[in-house]
Amino acid sequence: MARVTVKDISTKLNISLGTVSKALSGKDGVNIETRKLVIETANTMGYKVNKLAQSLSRNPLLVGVLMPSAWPEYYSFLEIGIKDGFSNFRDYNLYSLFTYVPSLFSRKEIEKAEEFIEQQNVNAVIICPALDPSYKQLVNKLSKRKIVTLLLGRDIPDTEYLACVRTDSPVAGAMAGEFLDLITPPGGDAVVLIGNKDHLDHTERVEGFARSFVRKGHKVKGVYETQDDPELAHFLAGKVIREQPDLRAIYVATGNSIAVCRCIEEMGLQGKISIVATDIYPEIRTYMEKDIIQGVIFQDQIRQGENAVRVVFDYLSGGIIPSKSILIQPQLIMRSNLVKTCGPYLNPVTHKTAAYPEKSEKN
Amino acid sequence: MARVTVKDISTKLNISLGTVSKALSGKDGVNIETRKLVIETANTMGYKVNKLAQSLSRNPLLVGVLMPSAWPEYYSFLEIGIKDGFSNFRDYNLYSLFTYVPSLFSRKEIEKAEEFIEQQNVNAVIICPALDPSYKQLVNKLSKRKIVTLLLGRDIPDTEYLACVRTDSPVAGAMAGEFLDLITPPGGDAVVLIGNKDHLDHTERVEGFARSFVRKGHKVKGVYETQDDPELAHFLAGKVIREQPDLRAIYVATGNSIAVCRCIEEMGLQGKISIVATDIYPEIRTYMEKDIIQGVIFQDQIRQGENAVRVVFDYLSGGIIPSKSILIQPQLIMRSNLVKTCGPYLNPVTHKTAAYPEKSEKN
DNA sequence: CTGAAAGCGCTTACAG
DNA sequence: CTGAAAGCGCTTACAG
Repeated sequence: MARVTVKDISTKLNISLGTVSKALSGKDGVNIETRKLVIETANTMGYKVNKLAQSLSRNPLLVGVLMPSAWPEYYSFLEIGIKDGFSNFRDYNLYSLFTYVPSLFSRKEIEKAEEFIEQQNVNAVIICPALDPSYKQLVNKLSKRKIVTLLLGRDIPDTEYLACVRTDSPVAGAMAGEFLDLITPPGGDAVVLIGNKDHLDHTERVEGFARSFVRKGHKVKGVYETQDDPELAHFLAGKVIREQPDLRAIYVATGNSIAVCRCIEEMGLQGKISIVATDIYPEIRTYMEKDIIQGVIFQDQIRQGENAVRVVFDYLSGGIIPSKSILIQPQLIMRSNLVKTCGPYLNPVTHKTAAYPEKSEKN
Repeated sequence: MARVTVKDISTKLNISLGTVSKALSGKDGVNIETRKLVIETANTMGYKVNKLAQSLSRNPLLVGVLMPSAWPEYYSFLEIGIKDGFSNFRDYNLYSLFTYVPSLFSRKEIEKAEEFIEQQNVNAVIICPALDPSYKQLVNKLSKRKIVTLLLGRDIPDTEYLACVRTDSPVAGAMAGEFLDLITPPGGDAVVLIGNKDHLDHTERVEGFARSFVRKGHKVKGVYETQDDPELAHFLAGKVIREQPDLRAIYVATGNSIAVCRCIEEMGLQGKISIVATDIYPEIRTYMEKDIIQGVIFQDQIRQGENAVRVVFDYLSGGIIPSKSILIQPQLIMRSNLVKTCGPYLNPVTHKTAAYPEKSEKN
């Protein structure tokens, strides 16, 4: 009935509470033999630490967060997720310190933010990298200084970090491919629009797509880079449609789906060409209702953010080492589940630009 | 920086800690004026109770769970979810007491279980009702005795309870309809197989389906009851296929999809008739790979169970009154996301029949 | 290296 | 109705 506590262990072993605690939590100042004995006894007695009591008594934990304040259609949902994550741990003596980088490409700003983080003596940092290469340098620097780092939303290959939380992009691509394969009549072709061919996330999507868009003589007729530029996306969509008479499907694997939809609408092709988009924006709803978008690959940024905080907390407070790659499974959204499943993402983003470089916050 | 505590309130108001606590938590033995003052001050000071400290100090909470041990393909996942839910609250001084009813239709057993629950002096009960009408009587009795009740998995109309956690079945039906509508060629018809026409969940699915399976001249050619009997489902599938030459789609809105798939396979109709199934079983994987099932409406029972525990806990510990109907959004599963999204459901169920009528458990 | 004590923020018998 | 004290299960300076 009663649960095993440090006290039980300490009386059984005739050792003080404090020593048992230190032995169990890996703090030093404990004889190696004593420690071994304590740990062994704890195991045989079935001891499990009470995280509540632990959080209540230990010193506060501080986690820094670094993210762009630009492109709020994407990042603000990661931000909401992170904040939700921290508020899940509101009572756990866990504090956060947000730092925003105004632009997606601004080396100087990132460096300033970095300095700031280092001054604050944080226990860990959550970083939402943009494409700029200075993020790679940042992570390298942090890892050199032994600052625990978690990447959120995007991976940075060849760097050292605790873990990266992001979408399972091969699955995302494969879902798009399988779905478009099913709804496209025999002989119809597809193209893929991605942001940048050099980026892991994007190429994984393309490969996943190519693998599953294969039946009924379907072919992938090209992969085009939009550079995440809506005008370019609009232009490219028009171009491929004009040049490829058998085009029946477009997979927009990046955030430019709205521009592509506008193009389809302007050309009066709704119902002739199917679109699978990525990520939810308020306009998605309209285009689904107009039957221009048939499906959306939803990669719940809020959930990703919550997970990131959980992983960092578990590591910091319990020493739990996560898998280096934590892949959040995407969902296929259609008209019938859009509103109920993606509610928060359908409201227009009203982003109050955060004070730079610091926004201290506590839970 | 520092968070507001009961102590802050008590010193500010020159009242003892205990009184502040009692005033805030609604316990009696506090002058109405004092209470008002305390609550008001707490609000203006921005006080939020620390649930950790609260859980650590209050008396334990005991929640009874009543569920069938039959049909483990379904109920065992609710059970896992509930157990996961309790383990999420492992440190919160929350205990569970499981009671299993061996059969899905056994009035006597349910009554025995009920007696047992009442003896135990639980703070609340989670019930996973089967179809038998005695569950309705049970809920009525519990509500008369003011025992907090939460329904999980299935609703029981016209009864009193705290909340019901279940699938959003209109959305489930609509997703099936929209998906089959998209992948079925013009002129193809569909039928729906459900368990029982009298049950809310099932009729909601049918209506949702009918609303969205409407384009390209598609028609719903019938709704048939399988009585959740695989042999009947197999028989009915064969019958409708033979009788309806234009049948191209079947929505199996209940748990008998495997029997239907077998029928399709035996008749050599894979690729000619599309199937959307409900719920994940290990065999689903094979039939997806054989291209007999194109989609599955996944109604994550584990998540439902976790939610149920959370809702009960929030009510018991924080007085948070939930929405009466907590609808979990289903997901559309295809081949490409089956394994990663539904992993636990693909392992064969090895159900150790629980001791009856009690299995006391603590966290 | 080890122990005794204080403290985290709350609740709960118990006494007044 | 109100207060003082003990206690939930831990950790952490501090003293020895």
